[in-house]
Amino acid sequence: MPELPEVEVVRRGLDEHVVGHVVESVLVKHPRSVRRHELGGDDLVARMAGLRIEAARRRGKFLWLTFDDPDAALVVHLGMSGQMLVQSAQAPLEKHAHIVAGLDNGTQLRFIDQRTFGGWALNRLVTLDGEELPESVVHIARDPLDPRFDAEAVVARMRTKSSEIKRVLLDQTVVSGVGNIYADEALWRARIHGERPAAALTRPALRQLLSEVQAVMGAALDAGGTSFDALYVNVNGNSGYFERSLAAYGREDEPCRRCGAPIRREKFMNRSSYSCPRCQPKPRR
DNA sequence: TATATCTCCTGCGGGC
DNA sequence: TGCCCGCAGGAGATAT
Repeated sequence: MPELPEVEVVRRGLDEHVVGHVVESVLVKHPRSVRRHELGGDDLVARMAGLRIEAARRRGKFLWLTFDDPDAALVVHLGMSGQMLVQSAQAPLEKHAHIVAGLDNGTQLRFIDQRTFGGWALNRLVTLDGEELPESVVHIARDPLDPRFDAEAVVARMRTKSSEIKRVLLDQTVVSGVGNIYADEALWRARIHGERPAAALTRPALRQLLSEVQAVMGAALDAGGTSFDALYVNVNGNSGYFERSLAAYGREDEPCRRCGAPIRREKFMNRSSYSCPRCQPKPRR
């Protein structure tokens, strides 16, 4: 399940393998994968042909390619199961390859997405806070690996929120790039239960939590991302190995790496949350 | 306006 | 063997 470290691994791969090349053709095989492109798949296909890829950029879990056309950027979201693979044009097409872009060096950039939560869309670039962003990304906050990430401003914003802290961590307009896995890992490291109201946490506790978010994402990035199955791979089709280092997520009933208590799983926001019952006591109601 | 919940989707595993 | 159901979860839409 791609979160910020996994998306950054993909961005680096695109930077290495597709930047500088010209898109010669695009084939959309599944219309749902271009549903966020307002003018439809045919328009995306027509506009992308002939564009030279100039850079691969990212904010949070949103990735985009810029071109020699300053008005266009290809925004890519991997959703839950999206992959961007660079393959030889002769390689057999993957079962869930929903978009295929042929490049001028004989390779193909393929968007593969089993659960179709992700997709491609062409966007106009706009300038915000001195930075060029695709229109659909302007509402996304800076992520913790952004050199201009302002932790104090995020702490202040979090303290205005009456919601539970995990819900706030997952709010991409407050801090971007955090998904269910790294939220659970950072909360475990900071010894905070996800149901505690954000506004009730002290500034030092929130600073510590953001610092843990940065640490766990940095470690995951060094390991090439987290992978639980074949759904997450980088542009070469290789999986990351960070799952071996996870302390909470997916470890129900296994001993806490700190105190030995069995990790508990709880339902939260229609998904699962993992935490240590001893290190992360639930807030009193 | 802020917050909470629902919906989209597919493949897998468990239960019957 | 085949069917049904729950689960996984990011983000936009909708409800409160």
